[in-house]
Amino acid sequence: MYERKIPIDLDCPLRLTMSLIDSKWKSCILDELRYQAMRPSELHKALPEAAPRVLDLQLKELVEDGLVEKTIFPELPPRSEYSITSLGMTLIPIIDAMLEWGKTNKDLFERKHGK
Amino acid sequence: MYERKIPIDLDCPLRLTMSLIDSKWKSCILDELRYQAMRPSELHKALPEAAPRVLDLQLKELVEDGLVEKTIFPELPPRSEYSITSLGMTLIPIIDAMLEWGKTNKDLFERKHGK
DNA sequence: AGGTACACCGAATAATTTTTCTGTATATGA
DNA sequence: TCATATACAGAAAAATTATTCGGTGTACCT
Repeated sequence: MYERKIPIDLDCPLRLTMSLIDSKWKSCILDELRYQAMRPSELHKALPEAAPRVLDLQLKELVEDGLVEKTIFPELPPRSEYSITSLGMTLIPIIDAMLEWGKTNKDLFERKHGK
Repeated sequence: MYERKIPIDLDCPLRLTMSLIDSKWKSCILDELRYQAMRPSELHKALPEAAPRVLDLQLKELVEDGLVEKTIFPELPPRSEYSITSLGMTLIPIIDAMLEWGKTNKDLFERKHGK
């Protein structure tokens, strides 16, 4: 696990919230899990641009933060499932607002490439 | 200027919105500018943890994205001022929602260090 | 003249995050 | 038996972002 050298001031409510969702795929994951639980492989199909390993790592953090819950079925071959928690659900209005903002303003940023 | 090698899919409204505000200080800057325009030095006093150079760079991107506006006063020594645009203002509800979420749930994350 | 403050910027470095690569183990279907 | 799929994870590499350092030029105050 990576050990931060420059701590983030989590007493700032804005930075706290941001720190939970601002990595590349977390908001997408929450958006996918909002309606149904998904297995890692399903999530990867839903977000093909994200490598399985990446989803794996970000899911683990989401679980640590209590936004997502993991269920392991004691089967072979292994099966597991991730679902959003009630705490995670409370972030959905924020995700929705960002989705809405993006839809409304997409024309303004049609040129932009990577960034 | 840095040239991205892995482009971000800005057709995804969520990722588009995220890409505008998910760098370390942007949401804080927008939050500071929401009520009054500020000079770079004032902004640095308001956000002492952010080095002036960092604010400088992020302000430049915010201006490029049309979320912030820069006014240069033709004086010596130089004076300039940054203010939020009406487009930037439309992000404030999202910032507010994140602030609110952070305040509501700060107890749950009291332990967390950096991350 | 010397110290300070202002805004700004290029470039190097450091920090962090993301991605890729490789390997574990088991079961299923061809 | 061989290829495939499942979930998972360590470690290295690459990509991206943040920070530091040094320098520009002007004016103000002492």
